[in-house]
Amino acid sequence: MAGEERRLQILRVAVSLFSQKGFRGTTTKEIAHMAGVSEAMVFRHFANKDDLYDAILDHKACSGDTLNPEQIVAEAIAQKDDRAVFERLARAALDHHDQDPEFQRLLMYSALERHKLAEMFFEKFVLRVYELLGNYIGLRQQDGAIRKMEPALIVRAFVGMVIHHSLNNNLWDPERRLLDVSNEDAARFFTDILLTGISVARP
Amino acid sequence: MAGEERRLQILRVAVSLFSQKGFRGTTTKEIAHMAGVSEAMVFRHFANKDDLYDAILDHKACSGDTLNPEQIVAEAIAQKDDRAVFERLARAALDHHDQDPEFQRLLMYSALERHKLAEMFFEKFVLRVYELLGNYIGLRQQDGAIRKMEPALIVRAFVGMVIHHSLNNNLWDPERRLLDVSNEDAARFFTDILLTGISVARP
DNA sequence: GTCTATAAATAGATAGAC
DNA sequence: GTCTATCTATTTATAGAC
Repeated sequence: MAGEERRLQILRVAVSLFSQKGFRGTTTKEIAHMAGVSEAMVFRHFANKDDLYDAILDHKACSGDTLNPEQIVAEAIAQKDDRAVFERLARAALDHHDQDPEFQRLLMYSALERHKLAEMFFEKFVLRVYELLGNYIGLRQQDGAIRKMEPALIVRAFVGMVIHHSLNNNLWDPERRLLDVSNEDAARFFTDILLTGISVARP
Repeated sequence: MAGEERRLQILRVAVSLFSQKGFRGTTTKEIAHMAGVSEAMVFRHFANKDDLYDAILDHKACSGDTLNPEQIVAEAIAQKDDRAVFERLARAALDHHDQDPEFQRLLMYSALERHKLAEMFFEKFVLRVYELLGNYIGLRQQDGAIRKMEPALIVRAFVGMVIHHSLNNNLWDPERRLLDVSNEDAARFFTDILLTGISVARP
């Protein structure tokens, strides 16, 4: 197998194992075995085990498989369609995590293990969502459409519903003992709760 | 030091280290060192490293430092004081995690590492909260006070806001870069959003 | 109850042949 | 590019003295 190809393959195996058992819970031997190569091959492509984790960060940071929040809600924001802004973001997040549950586990591990992957995600994604939604909410408050409340707290409430739901689905309760609902329904429901909760004009 | 006393001390050190670095990330040597004893002492009190983790489970299961949801909301439920039901539960959860942030980390690690501590917590606490609040919501729906919606989804939304908030405070964003708000205010805010969002009678 | 010493297994990492 | 063999440090766990 060619150099770059093999490197990427090993990296993917590492992502999978780190997401299942964490960085410290995964051995280089396991990675090698699962990739169908010897340990020496792993260390040929990556200087050491830490470098493997860092390479995951670089790969995730560069590759386009991270959600782009601005893009998802741009149209809805332009039209001041509150429902669409929140519902689309929720739907995108839930679908994304369902489709790539590994990443959510990897992210949780990296936060607990204090790896800079979590920090990167926080900077490159979480902060942006808070800014994006926070600004939009501020705007709608000036319009008189949303009650005067701390925008960041509104974002926290909404993100909380959505992320906690997907964390339940993928980590705590994959058998859906507590609750089994489609992403479409969940996104609509959370949006409904939030908008009714923060709206000025109520029926 | 007497047997039981030492045992408990080692256990507490283990909780602290496991919560910081996870089970696999913690060595028995570290535990011994932090407890100020030799490794042999650790293995005198606990058959092996796994047994140490299991002992934490037993200790947490028996000790009274787990939140008792029924007790917290009993009075408010009897009085059908919706606001108090949710606000008190939120406040108790937020305060509890602030006061014992170790436990939240330990729990997250145990969920990722698929240790039965997480399962126990799910059974003994999460299921009970869903049942307790779900039943109450069903009752209030019959009263015509709450809109007809899936109760479990309402609980999910509320628990999501609260847990995600404390997870942010203690794990993701301890410096409160995104949001700095007292537990009292947060609990009131989340309750307000929820109740306004699900209420039939609106001002 | 506590320690030192040590065994046995596993971890990360390298050397050198092909 | 790939492997086998190997090195060294660490990790879990035990033995036996005090």
